[in-house]
Amino acid sequence: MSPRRASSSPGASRPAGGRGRGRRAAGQDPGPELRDIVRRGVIEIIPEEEFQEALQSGRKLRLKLGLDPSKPDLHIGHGVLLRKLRRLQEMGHQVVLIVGDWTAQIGDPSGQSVMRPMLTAEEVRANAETYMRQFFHVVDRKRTEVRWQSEWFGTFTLADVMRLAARFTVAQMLQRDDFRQRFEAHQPLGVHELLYPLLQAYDSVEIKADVEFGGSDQRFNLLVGRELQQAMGQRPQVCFIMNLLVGTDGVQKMSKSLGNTIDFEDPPNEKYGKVMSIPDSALMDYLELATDLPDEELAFIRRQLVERSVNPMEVKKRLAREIVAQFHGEAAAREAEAAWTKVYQGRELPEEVEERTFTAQDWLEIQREALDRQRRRLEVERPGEMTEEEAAETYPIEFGVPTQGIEHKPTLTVAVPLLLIKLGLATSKSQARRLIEQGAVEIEGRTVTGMTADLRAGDRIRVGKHRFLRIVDADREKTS
RNA sequence: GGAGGGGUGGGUGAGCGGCUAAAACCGCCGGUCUGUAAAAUCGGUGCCCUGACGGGCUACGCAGGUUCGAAUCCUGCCCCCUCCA
Repeated sequence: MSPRRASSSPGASRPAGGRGRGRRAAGQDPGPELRDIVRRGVIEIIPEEEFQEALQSGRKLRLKLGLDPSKPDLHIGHGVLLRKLRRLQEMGHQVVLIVGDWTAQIGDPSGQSVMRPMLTAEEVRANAETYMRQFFHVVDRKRTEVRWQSEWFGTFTLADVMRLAARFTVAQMLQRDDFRQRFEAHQPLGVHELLYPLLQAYDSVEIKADVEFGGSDQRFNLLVGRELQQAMGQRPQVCFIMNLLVGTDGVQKMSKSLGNTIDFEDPPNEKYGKVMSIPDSALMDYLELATDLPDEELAFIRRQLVERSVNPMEVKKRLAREIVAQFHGEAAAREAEAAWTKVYQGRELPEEVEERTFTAQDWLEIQREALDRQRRRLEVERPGEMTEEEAAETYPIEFGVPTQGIEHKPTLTVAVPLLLIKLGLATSKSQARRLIEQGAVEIEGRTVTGMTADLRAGDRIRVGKHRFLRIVDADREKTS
């Protein structure tokens, strides 16, 4: 089908997309556009009629999204929400981003079964910076108001807290699933944690939110906000609850702590590869939530998959292209696809590999380790009988002048375990050794069979299926 | 304040004087096969030395102690949970 333009091109303020989006003024009949907004990826809008009315009232709605800067990176799971906000912005509405700097220091346990650690103010601030930079890859900065929780909680007094807390009962708080489960399972549940939904709710009051967005794990918190606004004489917000995208494991929700994310800032090739690694069972979810392919097309693809008239791999490639293009453009998507195909289907070494610079010192160390090893061996086999020639052979380097040896011997014998550690491809020599024993390590396509191997600057190292690095020489880089 | 239960490797959870670097399951990492993924299958999964055989060092909340020997017994401390008040 027609490869649509990336729908959320980063940065660029984009006028209406190809389908007349954004031109429909609020107040007109709900066309397919609106249906898409209230259906696609949406679990529930509470109450939906109120949302429809609000959209059609012509009012500029204040759309709240709170992000907890407890983890620095946004991933495409967040992207689902952000793209929805973007659509609504294009209809003229206002996004209010709440930086949860205060609650981040409490540690929201949503969906977790244990307490999260509290963060320091500095950590939170640093994370928030990163967050915002990534946030505006998708959401239009010009129609976004950024508010920090500390603006209002910074001056909160104990009396304010008590007043706020007094509006709710413990029983009410225990309606939240994860709270109740932990409570009933007799797992620790901090009193401060019970306050979290209240604080989040108070944000809504403070900024007079019309709609608050969140994943399904946020349902309770959003509802508390609605209640609190009402109790304080405000028009209660609509709760806009979206599906959570599953992670690359295809089972659990996408989440940093589960290590199954596709991050905004993953480079194109990595994004592409991660998408290709999701299980087929998650394909439709991704297409629906993480792309803007029109519904008709989704239906078509779904049918093809069911009928097995298409190889899921091809669909997945399409998905991977879409996702990469959203962040890096069509060209990057095509390149990523070419690279992936070559490496994983053609089983070739990739041309472009992340590079790691080795200093003369690094070279020396991995070489020396190999030579020491050799020498020890000789001594064990023929104690005290090493010839001068052999001795020279095993110590060809002037240790004081490390580069000398390298220049004279472009191909070096090096200790692979240490090499892998230096490259970050293994965390210990034991681990490195195991990888080698299991035949998981290759240098320029040659499987490493021993603990030492020949290496030269510019070689590509592969560990397992997915990890590649190229070694470049620091000195050479400087001179050339 | 009182009574009782418990803290083991990434997780769940066995072990309760030597056979335990610590079962089992999950997770994770590799190999093979599928030339997407999954599934299947085989192997690995504290650190250090070794091509290998093997050897050494740390480890069962913390600190001491009893023993030839302790995750396992004793003492103190810290933390968690339950019930009662």
